[in-house]
Amino acid sequence: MMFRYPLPSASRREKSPPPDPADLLAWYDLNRRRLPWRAEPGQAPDPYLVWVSEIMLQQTTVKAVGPYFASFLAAFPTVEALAAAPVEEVLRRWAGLGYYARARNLHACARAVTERCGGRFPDTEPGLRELPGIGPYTAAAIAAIAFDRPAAAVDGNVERVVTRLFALEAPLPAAKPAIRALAAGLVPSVRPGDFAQALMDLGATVCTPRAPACALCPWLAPCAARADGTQETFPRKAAKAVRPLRRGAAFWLVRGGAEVLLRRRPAKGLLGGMAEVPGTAWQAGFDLDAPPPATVPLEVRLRRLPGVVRHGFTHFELELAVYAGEVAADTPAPAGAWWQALGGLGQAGLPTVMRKIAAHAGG
DNA sequence: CAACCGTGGTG
DNA sequence: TCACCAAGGTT
Repeated sequence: MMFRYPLPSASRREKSPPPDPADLLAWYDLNRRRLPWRAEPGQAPDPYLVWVSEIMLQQTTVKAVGPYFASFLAAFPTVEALAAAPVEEVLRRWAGLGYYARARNLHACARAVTERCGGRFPDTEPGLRELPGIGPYTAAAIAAIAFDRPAAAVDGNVERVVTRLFALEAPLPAAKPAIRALAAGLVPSVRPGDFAQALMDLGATVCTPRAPACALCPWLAPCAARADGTQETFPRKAAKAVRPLRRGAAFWLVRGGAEVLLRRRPAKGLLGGMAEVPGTAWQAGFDLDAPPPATVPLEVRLRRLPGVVRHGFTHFELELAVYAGEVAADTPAPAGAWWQALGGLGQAGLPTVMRKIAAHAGG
């Protein structure tokens, strides 16, 4: 299957013949990855599995998603089951995977699909785009993969492949519209769903960020960056800002030697809706060695544990001093908090920074 | 448009 | 070690 391109000059065409989607599809047929959410050749994909996997895979590696996907599907085998669950249960299953707005939006999306769409996902990009948590990339990916629509699903892999293929000098993120247009021009009318997955597999396994395996690439001949030997310099990007440092204190409050005090964070913002141990705000000017602030929700003598807990978030670094205290077994939990059995802490759904605090305190 | 939003792996 | 990165979306 050949495709037309807008008037390449004769000399340019000799250097770089246009990329042929058929070459990529032939490579895909021999080299496709087998993934738990991906249909086998000839099998119909399940839109629910495609959707859950696409949300989990946002800014997250296939390896990290694997166990979460299995656990999630066991707990919520259908979109109706997910919609019927309380959001706290969904967040608990998501704990440790990060970007928790994805889990809140996933739950809201399940309810929208169940209540507004009769339990069936829209099969077009515009229809999918209206649902919470589904942006331009994910709408195109679901339309292509689950419904075999000729949509251009442009993720980080595709941005890298396309900018190398055309040696696109414009830096991200300003170059996104140009990349999208170039990618859309590649999408074939036959097997568009396989093409979308092939492009991502190529980026993930051959056209990698560092040391791409150009010798194995089905688009070696048409790649403009490879012709120049500059493939590793694409995509061009603006330098990222340094992450500032914030500090705070966390309180590890144990009742009767068997339970620890937890509370739930506000529904939106950082770690929104997740469980946490009580603590101070995280601020740039916080003094780790100052006496603990009077924000402890109980009357208890606190002792500073040696060392600090460090954790990196997307846009700041965090250092926490941990203070431990013990109260009597009949002490009631303050409003909005609860006593969590230390033996069941692993199932409590703590985000990673809170797991680090627990480990630091010996919990 | 730019800031915000997690985490684990990697060279 | 540490900067960069991974199937982005929302505000």
